[in-house]
Amino acid sequence: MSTPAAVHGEPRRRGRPPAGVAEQTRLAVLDAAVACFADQGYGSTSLRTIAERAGLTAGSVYHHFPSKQALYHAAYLYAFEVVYLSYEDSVVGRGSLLAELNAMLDRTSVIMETNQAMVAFISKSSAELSPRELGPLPQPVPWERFRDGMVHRAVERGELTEADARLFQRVFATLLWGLSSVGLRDPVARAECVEGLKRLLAGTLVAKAPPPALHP
Amino acid sequence: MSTPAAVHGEPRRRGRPPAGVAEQTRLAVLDAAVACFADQGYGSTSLRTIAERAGLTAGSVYHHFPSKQALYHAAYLYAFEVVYLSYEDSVVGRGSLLAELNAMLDRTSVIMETNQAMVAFISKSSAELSPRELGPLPQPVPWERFRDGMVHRAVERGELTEADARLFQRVFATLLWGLSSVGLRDPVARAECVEGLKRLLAGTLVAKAPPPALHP
Amino acid sequence: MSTPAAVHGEPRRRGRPPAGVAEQTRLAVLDAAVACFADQGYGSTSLRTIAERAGLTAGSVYHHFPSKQALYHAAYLYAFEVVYLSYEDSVVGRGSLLAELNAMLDRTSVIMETNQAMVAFISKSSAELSPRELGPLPQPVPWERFRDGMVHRAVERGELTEADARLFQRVFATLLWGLSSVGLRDPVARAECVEGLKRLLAGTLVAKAPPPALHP
Amino acid sequence: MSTPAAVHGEPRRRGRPPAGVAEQTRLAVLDAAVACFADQGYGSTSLRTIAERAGLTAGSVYHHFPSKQALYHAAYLYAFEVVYLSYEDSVVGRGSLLAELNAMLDRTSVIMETNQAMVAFISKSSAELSPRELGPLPQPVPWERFRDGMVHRAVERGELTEADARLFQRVFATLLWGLSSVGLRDPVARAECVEGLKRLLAGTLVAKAPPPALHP
DNA sequence: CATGAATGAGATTTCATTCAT
DNA sequence: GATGAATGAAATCTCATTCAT
Repeated sequence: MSTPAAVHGEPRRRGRPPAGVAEQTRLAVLDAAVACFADQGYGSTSLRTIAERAGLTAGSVYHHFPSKQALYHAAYLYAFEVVYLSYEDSVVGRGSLLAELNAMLDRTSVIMETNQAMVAFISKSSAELSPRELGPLPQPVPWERFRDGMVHRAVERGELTEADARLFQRVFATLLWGLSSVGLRDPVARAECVEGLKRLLAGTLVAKAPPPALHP
Repeated sequence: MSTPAAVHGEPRRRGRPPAGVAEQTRLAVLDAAVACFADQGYGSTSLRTIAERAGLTAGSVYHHFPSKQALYHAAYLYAFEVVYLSYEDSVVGRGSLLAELNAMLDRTSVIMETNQAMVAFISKSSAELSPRELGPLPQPVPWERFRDGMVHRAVERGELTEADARLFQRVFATLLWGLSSVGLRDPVARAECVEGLKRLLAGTLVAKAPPPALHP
Repeated sequence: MSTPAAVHGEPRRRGRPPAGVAEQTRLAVLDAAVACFADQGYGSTSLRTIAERAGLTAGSVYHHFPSKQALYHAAYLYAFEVVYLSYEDSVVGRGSLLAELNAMLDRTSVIMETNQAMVAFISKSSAELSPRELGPLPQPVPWERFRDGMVHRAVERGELTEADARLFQRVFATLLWGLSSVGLRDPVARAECVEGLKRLLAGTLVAKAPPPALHP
Repeated sequence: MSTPAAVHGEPRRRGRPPAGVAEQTRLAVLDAAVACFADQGYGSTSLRTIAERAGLTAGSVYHHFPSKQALYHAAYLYAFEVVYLSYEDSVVGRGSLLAELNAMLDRTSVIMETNQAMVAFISKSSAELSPRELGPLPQPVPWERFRDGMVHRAVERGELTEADARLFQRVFATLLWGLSSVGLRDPVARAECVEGLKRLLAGTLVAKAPPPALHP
């Protein structure tokens, strides 16, 4: 847990420098920060807590990040990168939007199990971005790339009209964000959520035409 | 903002205010708490900020709530009650699950406009409930009542099998929570979200059977 | 406990006015103050605690005493009066200094049992009189009258030389104050203390002439 | 006094002080704590006052002691150790109980002169140990060792019967505690106290057999 | 006479941050 | 690169006190 590893245990693909000791410490701090921020929120997390979880003292954190805010920003980018690389990986080679969505939902289950803190952090971050104390957060590029790629492919495949693309983007975000709120803590809830969303997307959850019966 | 002003404009005086004012003050504090907690999260919100927004001094808040934590709990119950009474109201008299869902989505738009802070607070609260700092939060009864009522009626109408009821509960939560994450700040996003979700529920967003066309 | 009664249940002798309701409340507050100050010290006792113990609210205390400090002063005079009236009573009619001392020690046992709080308060007060926060405390007249009376009678009887009178005053104070420190909480310690002091005064505790044996 | 100054005069600088200084700071805080607690009692002493007297800021005290209560406990152990080491030293080599008591009384005078604050602190502490605010205080081992040693030697020498040993312990405590209450502030009172107690112990203060004269 | 809402000052404690070692 | 003593600001909370009701 304190030596960062990619979501799936595979060696990190995009070239990170061959990790000297300093780099390892940096990653340990980032992991600790993600976990703490996810658990308690920005304001309630102290640098001392993060530092201790990473195995150093508060003062030492300043050798790696110039301020608590900067550490939050770095953790933010870090978490998005780790999680969405895994998502990108999960949809490779699927032939349809529905297949991609299903694969992604399955992967969500896995990520939530193995990287709970990162998902929780990301989920919380969207609410936390009050610029009053955090300053403007950078756009989470990996998430946008993943989302846009999926939409783009669906349009190319003809599963989505250009006009609907934007709508779908929103719905997609809604589902993912909702899922990380609802399915995060409880594995049962998580499984039911994923199953339910699959059925919803497949159109087999809600009866389209309710028995148009006699209703006073 | 920084000079405390009474809820109704005048500076507070010494001595006992006339009967009934105390309750008004309590509500003012609750409203301020909801707004501040929603904006900055529990840990980053100071009682001084809340008190000033409500027009009193920090110490006075302790006449109405015994601790910051207790204030959070009270605000939590308060927000759920206000929001879900509105939701209950929105689905009265609709004849089908889809109709109820559509009405509820429309009402969401309205609530998000007029009670942004309450929705934001509720949305955040689900992530915030780390018992380390907040203690165990009470069950949000109004939300559960609303959700269960909707499911119950759908089952009675035959739109949902008993077996699917649980799945639908989860999906329903996911959509609502996702919506409050994604559509909260930006009215355009909000509108697109609502529209997209309606289409998703109606089954007209994602093409069920992608043209199994010629794909190299 | 909250309706003040003289140490021995006898009706108070020196004329207090026939106690209207206000006077009763005043005494209840004084009793509560003595108990609280004795228990926690001046700085750690809050007016609210005292008021609650007396059955009213903090604000009401100000109808009877103009400030916390003034309440402390009043409690100080009150406790000394109650306790030393009882002491005066205990030595009436004894024929010798030793007899008076023995009677007084016995009475101490009784008072500590029935009026523990008052004794504790008096005992603590001698340390508490830092004028920084309490202002100058009035001389505790009842104590001085009791002490001086006892010495005066002893001198008249020829048990104490004029020259030793002052020394005896000091010793007397030392014994009484020591006793309230050591024997206050534990009844066994109290009994042993009283017994030991009697023996010390009688000259039968410490062997005067240690076996003048062969000591290199 | 209100501008923090280091123990040795200079204002404290940022950054880590050279080794060994930390221990000095700790002792400075303990000394300041003893002085302040003795002067004003636990509840009325603020950490800010203590810190300023020790030459640092209130927050810095928390590097050395985790809470005000813990600081009190540490000061308690510290004061007992300092004072009773001095007492132990004073009775070394005396040949009789009376000689030891006299030596101890003389030493009391000296200690009260040079370490007034410590004696006052110890004296107050016995009244202050209301566990409501201070938690359970540790046993003051140095005091018990001193007391028990003295009694033990007296019994061995045959000056005290086994049966009287317990009584003497109590009397001894009473005298010492009384002395620190009565003789603390005023040097004249102190001298008279010591002198009087010596006479009392020697049996030459109170006339044993009062002229059994004619008493109406 | 008593209440209780409110104030404003101050208490304890936490914490981001600095910097000599 | 890491430590840990120290700062100074701010946070939560308490409390003596006031005063309209």
